[in-house]
Amino acid sequence: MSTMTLLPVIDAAACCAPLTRDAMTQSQAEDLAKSLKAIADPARLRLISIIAASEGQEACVCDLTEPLNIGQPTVSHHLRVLTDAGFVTRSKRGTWAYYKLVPGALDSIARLLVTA
Amino acid sequence: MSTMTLLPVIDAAACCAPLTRDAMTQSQAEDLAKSLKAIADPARLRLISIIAASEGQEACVCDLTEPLNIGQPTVSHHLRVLTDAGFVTRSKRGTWAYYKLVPGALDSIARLLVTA
DNA sequence: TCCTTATATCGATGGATGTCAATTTTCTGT
DNA sequence: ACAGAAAATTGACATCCATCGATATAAGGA
Repeated sequence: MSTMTLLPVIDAAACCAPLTRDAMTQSQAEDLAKSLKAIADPARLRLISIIAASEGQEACVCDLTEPLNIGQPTVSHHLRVLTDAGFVTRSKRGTWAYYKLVPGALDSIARLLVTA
Repeated sequence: MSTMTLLPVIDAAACCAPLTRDAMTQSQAEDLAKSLKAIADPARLRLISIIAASEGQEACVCDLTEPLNIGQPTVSHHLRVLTDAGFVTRSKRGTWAYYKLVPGALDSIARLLVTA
């Protein structure tokens, strides 16, 4: 049904100073927590890792299903979570779906965690 | 019972290159996921945030219970998760317990997320 | 020694989440 | 139009997790 239930990472990160500068509000904390939850999973971290190491930081689903030891529907599920969270984008070419890393998305999160 | 069920963040991060440099192994992904899960919660992010903004990056539990809108046992639970994950340390002085940010812990995680 | 305050632990519960098998959708060739 | 491949969706299930109330532990003061 609805894609995009989450605030894109970039937006979530654009607003505010590093975590350790000042106390966060509840909604800031909720936004960041959602982004972190999206990557706080072994399968999704490996997906990101493989995509990032690929040519043009883009990879076909067909190349993502085998290396992880999980079924195709589960891979599809994880890619959806990453897409909804704004870490990757999807583009379909022919029968194949390609997922590409959103430039700067991970860095936005990293910046928020860095000690001032 | 057992404190320290998790790999301290520092150790987990010391080993390896950024996420996006090369494909992660399953166990690397599991370790990083555990660290990320520990901070992927609004209450815990706010706890870290308040502690980090305090004098000496250290705060008493008594100052942490009120600002969050959750009960004292829940705060205690979250602090335990953060402690087990290696983001904070606990020291008891008199009746009070003080939690202190582990210097560099958040930065270790941030470094792993940064795009090469 | 009691009482009070501060913090941790225990047990239970409702909700979120990762995974799978089965099915559907979408696209390509023939 | 049909067959086949690639990927997404659905529904179910088991586990995990945040939260709470009640209780336990620990330390200080009267």
